[in-house]
Amino acid sequence: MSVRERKKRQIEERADLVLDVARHLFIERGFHGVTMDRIAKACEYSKGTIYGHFPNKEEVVVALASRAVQRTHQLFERAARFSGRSRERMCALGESYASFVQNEPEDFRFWLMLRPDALRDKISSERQEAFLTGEQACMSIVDGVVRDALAEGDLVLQPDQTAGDIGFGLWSLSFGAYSLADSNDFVHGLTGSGVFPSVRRHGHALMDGYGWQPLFAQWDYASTYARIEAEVFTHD
Amino acid sequence: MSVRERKKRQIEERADLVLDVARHLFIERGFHGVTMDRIAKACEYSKGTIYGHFPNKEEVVVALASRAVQRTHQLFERAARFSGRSRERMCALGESYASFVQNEPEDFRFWLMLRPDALRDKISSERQEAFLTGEQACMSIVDGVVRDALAEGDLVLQPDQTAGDIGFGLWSLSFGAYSLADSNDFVHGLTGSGVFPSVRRHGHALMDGYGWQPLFAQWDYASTYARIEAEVFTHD
DNA sequence: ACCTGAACACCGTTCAAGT
DNA sequence: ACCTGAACACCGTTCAAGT
Repeated sequence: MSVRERKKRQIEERADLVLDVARHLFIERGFHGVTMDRIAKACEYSKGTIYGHFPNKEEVVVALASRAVQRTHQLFERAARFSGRSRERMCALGESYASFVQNEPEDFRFWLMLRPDALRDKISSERQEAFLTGEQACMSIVDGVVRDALAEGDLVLQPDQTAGDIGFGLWSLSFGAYSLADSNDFVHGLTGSGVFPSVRRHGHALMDGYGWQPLFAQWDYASTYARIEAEVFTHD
Repeated sequence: MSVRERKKRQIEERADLVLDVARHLFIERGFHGVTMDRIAKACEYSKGTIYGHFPNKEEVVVALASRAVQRTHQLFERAARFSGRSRERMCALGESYASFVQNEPEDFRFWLMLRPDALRDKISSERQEAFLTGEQACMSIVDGVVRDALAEGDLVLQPDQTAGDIGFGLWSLSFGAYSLADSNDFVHGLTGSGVFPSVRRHGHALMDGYGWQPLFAQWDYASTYARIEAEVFTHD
């Protein structure tokens, strides 16, 4: 069976090659500027081969978005291992998300490129699932930190509130801010000091609002951010 | 000139008719399920006539999104006249946004349908401007309430923070939450009690976090919401 | 068993001809 | 001056023929 396995691996590698090539083309020319023909040409494969991997153009985008989600998941896993109080770990997650958006903005954009109705209409349920479960995996890391906070007594839920709800709030805030900033240039003017410091501030205001200990004013978060920079973002 | 003016008005009315028809088609069949041909047929005009109004399909969507933005703007204008403390007026804005998303979800979806790169690539700058200035107009109402809060001493900015930044945070939170809820079904499970109560809670946590007076615990916001319901959403 | 690219079908878009 | 719809072009998708 080793021949068959090698073949299988080669095919998977080719799918990755197609994605790499497509990624560059989409970044250069946008969704409308890329044709399946052009992707095939740039890969030096025929259109039929491309269609063997991806039944349509939207699926190429979902696959790229799934990659972006997986990348975020990696970053989150590393950030969640940051040592410190629960709220510091949540800061580390926030910084990871921010660094992803800031350093790999094109990949974040694939996330935004997915038109909601495309998911419903054109995408095979397998690849759709891959994308959505990836998002859920990210959320469950966030959720884990919230649960730690509850367990450690740093956070107390309001009546009617679930643990997942706290994560949802922080996620909405970040995703909404980055998503708006991507399409509305005037946002940069609104924030004064830029979108990333703004999201940090709002994140802390939200956590303060829920009484997540230690409160912003009662802790040296500047040091926390310095530690995050050193421990999470510095590679050996 | 009255003949020319009548003609002009008729043409504008026809553009509105096209939008009404297109709106129904898009709601029924999604972006991909609608062709310019079908729009033309459904309007009982020729394709050429449709193209006279809208140079391409994306522009039809932007026009519908612009309508949605204008509708939001209307709701905001009414809500901003709500009498009470600055934070209560901000609640009224939040409720207006929520009621728009909840009661006219299809129109909110046109807002989400706009692929960021479509704006850049295919849309004439005039119609693009119409959409973006509409968004800005909504934001400037939010901004006005924030400035009132500052003027009335209910809110104090943090160092480095602008008035616009507060509005941006609340907007990001709401937009992000509604946008995520639209595409990710599992969000409804996370929030426990539903997206709208969740956004309300998070909005208050954010405002509490900034110390926007009166704090959630120090005021009877249940009455505020009852008043908003009665005064803002009940038409005579 | 896998790959190719010519051929097809479907729209978005235009414009010569009609009123 | 305005409207029409046949014609065009482009691209997403398929599949018979090739290796």
